[in-house]
Amino acid sequence: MVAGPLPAPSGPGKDRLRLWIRLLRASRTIEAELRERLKKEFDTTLPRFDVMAALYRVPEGMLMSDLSRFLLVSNGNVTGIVDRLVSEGLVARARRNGDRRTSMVRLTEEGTKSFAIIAAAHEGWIGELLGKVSEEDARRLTGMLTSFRSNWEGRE
Amino acid sequence: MVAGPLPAPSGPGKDRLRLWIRLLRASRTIEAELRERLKKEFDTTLPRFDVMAALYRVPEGMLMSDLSRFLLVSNGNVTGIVDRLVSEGLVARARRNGDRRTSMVRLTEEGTKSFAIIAAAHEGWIGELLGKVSEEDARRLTGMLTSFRSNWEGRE
DNA sequence: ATATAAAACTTTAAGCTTGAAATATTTTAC
DNA sequence: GTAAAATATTTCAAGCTTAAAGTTTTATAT
Repeated sequence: MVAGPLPAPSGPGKDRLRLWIRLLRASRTIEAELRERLKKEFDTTLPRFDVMAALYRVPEGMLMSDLSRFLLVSNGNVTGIVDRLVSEGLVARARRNGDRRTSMVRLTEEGTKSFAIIAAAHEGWIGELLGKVSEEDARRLTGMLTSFRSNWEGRE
Repeated sequence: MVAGPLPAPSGPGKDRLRLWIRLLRASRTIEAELRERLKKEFDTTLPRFDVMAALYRVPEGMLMSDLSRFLLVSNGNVTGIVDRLVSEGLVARARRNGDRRTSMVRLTEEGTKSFAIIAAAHEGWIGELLGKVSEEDARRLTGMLTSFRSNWEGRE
């Protein structure tokens, strides 16, 4: 996946392969740095941050299945992360009256306060880590990635 | 991390934050698809593929520490993956005469053959998954990501 | 020479991740 | 009305991942 710079392959399809490798290395590098800072500064993890970020947008809460779909991870995965956040008092589960299979998950007051602080730091880090990307390039790159994404939505 | 499309934040630094979110979602989407195909078609995993891809470039082998540095993962992580590949006969460890702390890790003949087949399929998948990105955009995007990467190398 | 530090690697504990199986509930089809 | 299918979620086993601590070997400084 993170294949090599050495022989510099060429031929049809190689440009896209090279793009993929760069994309993956860039995101892994940034992810590793964020992970480390979240741990050091706030004693939390990237998956916890992701869940809280998703919930922060929607004060009334989300269903577990919406959460896992939004985060692009499996159902069982979210269960574990939410379990831990609940045990720390940052997130609450609420069974619904209507459909007793589902449970609404939302940030607690403490979780909301806590996330707001972390998110501010996070945004600063991204500004720092991507600082060398010009605003114009950032918008252009975002545009390309967005059109890529739209080709994918609703697949399978 | 994979934060939301809904309120569309604005302000200074938001362009870079949006870029990061798009970057992360794109790589996670592709990664998930590759993971699934590797499992279904070849009964293997992305981390195993990554390790084999790294070794494939260097027939004489790599040190464990070079491998983990190259793959951007921790030392202990590589130990486990290589252990499993060795037990499957795809990879071999060889203690060196000179420095007895190190061990040279390389693909076995079987591992080389096996990887060549998987890599061909993998390249086709990338072509398919990134098919909507024009060759020109691919090169431009790669260029941007490369310059970003060079800002990072040798950090910490 | 010998203590100290550095380097290469493995082990460990805790947490993340997936796909598949299990449970509980609701909806659909006769 | 009831059996079957669909939906929402959790549980489970296996594997991935990290940071920190531990082991062995080599290099450095006195």
